[in-house]
Amino acid sequence: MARYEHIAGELRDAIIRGDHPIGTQLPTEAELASRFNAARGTVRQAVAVLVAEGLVGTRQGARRIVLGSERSQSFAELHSFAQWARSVGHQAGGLVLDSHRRPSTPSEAVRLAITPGEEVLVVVRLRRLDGEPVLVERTVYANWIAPAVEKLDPACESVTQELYEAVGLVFAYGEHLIDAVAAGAEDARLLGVRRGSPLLRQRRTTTSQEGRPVECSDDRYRAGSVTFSIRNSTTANSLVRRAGD
Amino acid sequence: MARYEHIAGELRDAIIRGDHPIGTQLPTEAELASRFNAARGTVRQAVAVLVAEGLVGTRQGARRIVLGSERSQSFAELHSFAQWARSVGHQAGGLVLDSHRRPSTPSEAVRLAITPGEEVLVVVRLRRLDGEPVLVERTVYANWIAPAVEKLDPACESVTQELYEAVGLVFAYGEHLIDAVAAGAEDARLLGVRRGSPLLRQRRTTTSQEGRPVECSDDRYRAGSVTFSIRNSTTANSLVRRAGD
DNA sequence: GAGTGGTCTAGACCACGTG
DNA sequence: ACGTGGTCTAGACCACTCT
Repeated sequence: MARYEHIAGELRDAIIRGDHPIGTQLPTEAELASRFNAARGTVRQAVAVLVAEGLVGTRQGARRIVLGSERSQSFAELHSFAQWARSVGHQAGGLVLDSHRRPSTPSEAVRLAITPGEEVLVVVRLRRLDGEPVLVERTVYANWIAPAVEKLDPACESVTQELYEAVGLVFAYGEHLIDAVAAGAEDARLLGVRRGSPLLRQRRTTTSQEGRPVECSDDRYRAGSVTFSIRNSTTANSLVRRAGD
Repeated sequence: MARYEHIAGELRDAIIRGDHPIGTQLPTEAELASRFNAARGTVRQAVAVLVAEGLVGTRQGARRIVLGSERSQSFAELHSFAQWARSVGHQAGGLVLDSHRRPSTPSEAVRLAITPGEEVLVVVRLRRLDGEPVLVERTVYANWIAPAVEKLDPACESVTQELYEAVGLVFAYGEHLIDAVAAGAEDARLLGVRRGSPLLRQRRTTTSQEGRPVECSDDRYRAGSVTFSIRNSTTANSLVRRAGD
């Protein structure tokens, strides 16, 4: 593990443990540098991690402040329903309801960086959390990964993990659009709610390590089952609000 | 402007302009360093900005890749409805429907870091976008800022800006919980939708520069009016999914 | 093996905040 | 005025990717 990661971990643990309660000041860079016997730059790199996580706030000239004490989750836990469920102590389940190929629509072609009309694989999955149905996933896979997806067990718990083990595919970047929609007839039937009741919708496009788009998906969560949480600041921010489309 | 900010700006403009299309490689650090006549560390700092914005992906040993070309918005545009509206070319409106003081609930006291039962100011606002009602804000202000809030014009367009001009208050950090809920009777009446129809709910707590909580709010957007957008990666991520509460 | 990004150091100077 | 964080430099070495 890199030196700055170790220091960041120590500081994060100390904050979570309550050694630095919310609202108090963190030690100075000079003090941390001598405590960990590292150069100032390394300490700054460590603190930058905590700032990016939203745990610590920073302003030039003033001591750094503790803003929060919850551990934020990793990309993997955001991307993979199963990995997220495991990390919060729940059991994920899944079942493929439909899987077929068809030509891509123009908007899918743009998102997957393929030529319009090129064939794609559409998979509809119902995902459960501790047995309760909470999520309908309608995922569109680019043609080059479709064969690997079709070979997966329909009841496969973690698609992400299986694809990694099967073909070494690593998901690395994601873009997510979040809004609310009314449940359609199929959504309502699958999730056990009334038609027109509120669902939290997450449309996402995921890209491999090499920057190649792999899939785009329309995921709909039953209201009350999942909440997205974002921390941001004047200096670190990855959230955008957009006009309806 | 700092040197690295200038370099980051040049690179961002070049990406947006299409000089570096999505999926292509960025120049190497050495090349950028000589082009901008800066040290490698400074170039790295510049590129780190773009990585945090989700515009560029990076892996050790491989050239950096362009992932996106949309400018991401600032904290101010996330926090302030009026500033966001202006930045996307729309006109924001607002009207205070109710404003009264009452003792804080235990959960409000925790979020605002005050003692339970201490008085707070509750303000209900209806916000419009180009004349259309799109958002009901129910905001709870800590006692120490309440007098300044009560002095504001009820039809005030930007609360954030007015509070800055009146008392120099700067909002700097935010935590946001996003989910979907059904419209209650009051929500439905104000937003002009049916009861039970889907709303996008954003619960937020905002903190001043000094790390002092200022307000917490329950904001409900009419479905279709607003979408939240997040970019994340294995190395930079500020979004968390949480189990329902 | 050559190229490229990731980590770390050591020191200098500047900008801001606080007392 | 002093303490603190922000910026910048220059150079070294390592880890990984690509061909």
